[in-house]
Amino acid sequence: MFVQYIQQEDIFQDKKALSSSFVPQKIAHRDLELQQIGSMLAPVLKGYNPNNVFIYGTCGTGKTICAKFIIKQLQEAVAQKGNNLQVVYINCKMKKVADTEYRLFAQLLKELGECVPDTGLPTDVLYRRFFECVDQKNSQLIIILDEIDTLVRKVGDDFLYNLTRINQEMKKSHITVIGITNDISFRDNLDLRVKSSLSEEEILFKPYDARQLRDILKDRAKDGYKAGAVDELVISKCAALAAQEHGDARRALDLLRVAGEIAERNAENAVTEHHIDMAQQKLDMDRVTETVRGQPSQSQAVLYSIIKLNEKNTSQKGWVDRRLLTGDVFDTYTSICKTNNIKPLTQRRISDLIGELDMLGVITAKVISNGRYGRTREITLALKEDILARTKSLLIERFGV
DNA sequence: AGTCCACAGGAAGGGCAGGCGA
DNA sequence: TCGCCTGCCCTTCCTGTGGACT
Repeated sequence: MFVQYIQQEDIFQDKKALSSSFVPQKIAHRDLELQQIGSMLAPVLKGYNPNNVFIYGTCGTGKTICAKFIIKQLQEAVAQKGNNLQVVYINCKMKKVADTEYRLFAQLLKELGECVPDTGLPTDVLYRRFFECVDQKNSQLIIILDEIDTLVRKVGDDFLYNLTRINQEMKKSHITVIGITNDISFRDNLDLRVKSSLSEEEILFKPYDARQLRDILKDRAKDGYKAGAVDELVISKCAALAAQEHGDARRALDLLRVAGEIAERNAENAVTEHHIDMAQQKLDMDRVTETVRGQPSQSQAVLYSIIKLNEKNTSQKGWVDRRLLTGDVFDTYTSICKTNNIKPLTQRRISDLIGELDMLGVITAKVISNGRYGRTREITLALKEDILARTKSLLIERFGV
C-alpha cells in the first residue's frame, strides 16, 4: 500500500520553511520595523532596561516573526557579551494555556522552570512566586505576549499593571514586555493607570501588498520546494489571493503549502494553479468545519437553528420579512433542544453564544432597532454555499433533520 | 414628548470540578 | 477531611437603548 508513496518523488525540499511559524534567515520588506524593534531593545546590551514595546498590525503582517527574529539576534549578542537574558514567548490566544490571569502566570513560571499546578493556588501566591523566581535569576527577562488583546479583553488590564509594577520592587532583575496585537485600538482601551505604568514604545506593521507577498513566497518556495516544483505563475496567484485577504502572509504560505500537499497526494511533481484553487477551498472548509466541530453542543444547536431558519426564509416564495432575529433563533433553538432531549439554556446565555459565533466569523450579528418593536440582533450566515452544505450535514448528523 | 417593545449586555452569584495546605 | 482557592458555565436580575408609534 505504501510502496507507491515511497517510490513517488518528493516535491518538498524542506516543508518546515513553508510553515508560518518558521523563522527564516532573512525577512523581506520589514527592514525598517526590524531596525525599530532592534533599537528599542538594544539597551539590554549595555545593561540598561529597555521600555516595553507594543507591536500592532493585522493578521499575517509579520509581527510575531519579526519579534522572534530580533530576539534571536539579541540573545546571540547578549551571549557574546556574557550578560544574562531570558526570553519567554506566550500566545495569549492559546486556550487552557494563557487565557486567564492565573494561567498566564502559571505558564510564565513553567517557562522559567518552576513547577506550578494548573489550578488551586491563590493568584497573589502565584504573583509572589513569579516575583521571587525572576528576582533570583538576576537577569533581564523579556516576555513576548502574542495576541495580548485577547487576554485583556477577557480578564481586563490589571495583570499588565501588576506585571510592570513588579519592576519597581525587584532589585536584581528587570522585566520588559513585548505586546503583539491585531487590534489597532488596543492602547486606547487601556486604563490610564496601566498606560502610564507601561511607558511603552509602539510600532505599526502595515499589510503586505501583492508584490511584497510574491517576494516572500519566492524566498520560502526556494527553501521549501525542490527546483521546478513551483513556477512564477503559481506564486503570483497565491500572492494575489492573499493580498485580497488584507495582505495576509500566513494565508499565502498556507495556500502554497497545502497546494503542494494536494499535488503530492495526486502523485504530481509540480504545483499548478488548479492546486491553489483546491487549496483555497480546502483551507476555508477546514477552518469552518473544525471551528463548528470544536464548539459545545449548545453552540452547535444555536448555529443549527440559524441555518434552519435561514433555509426556511430563503425557500419561501413572494415577499417575506427575511430578517433573522435573536428571538426567532431562540424559539427554534428550544425546539431543537426539546427533540434532542437537551436542557435549553436561557435567552441571556443564547445571546452570548450568538455573539461568540459572530466572533468566530461563522455568522454576522448586527444590533438593530425596530422602533417600538424593540432592539435585537439581525443575524446572517457568513458561510459560502459549499461550506454551508458541509456544516449543515455535520449538524444534521448531530441533531437529526 | 412620552410610551413601549424586544432585546443587549453588565453585574452578581450559584454550582461544579479540581488542586493545595493544614 | 476540610476550608479555601481557582476557572468555567450558567442563571437571575437589572438597566439601558433606538426608533416606531401615540
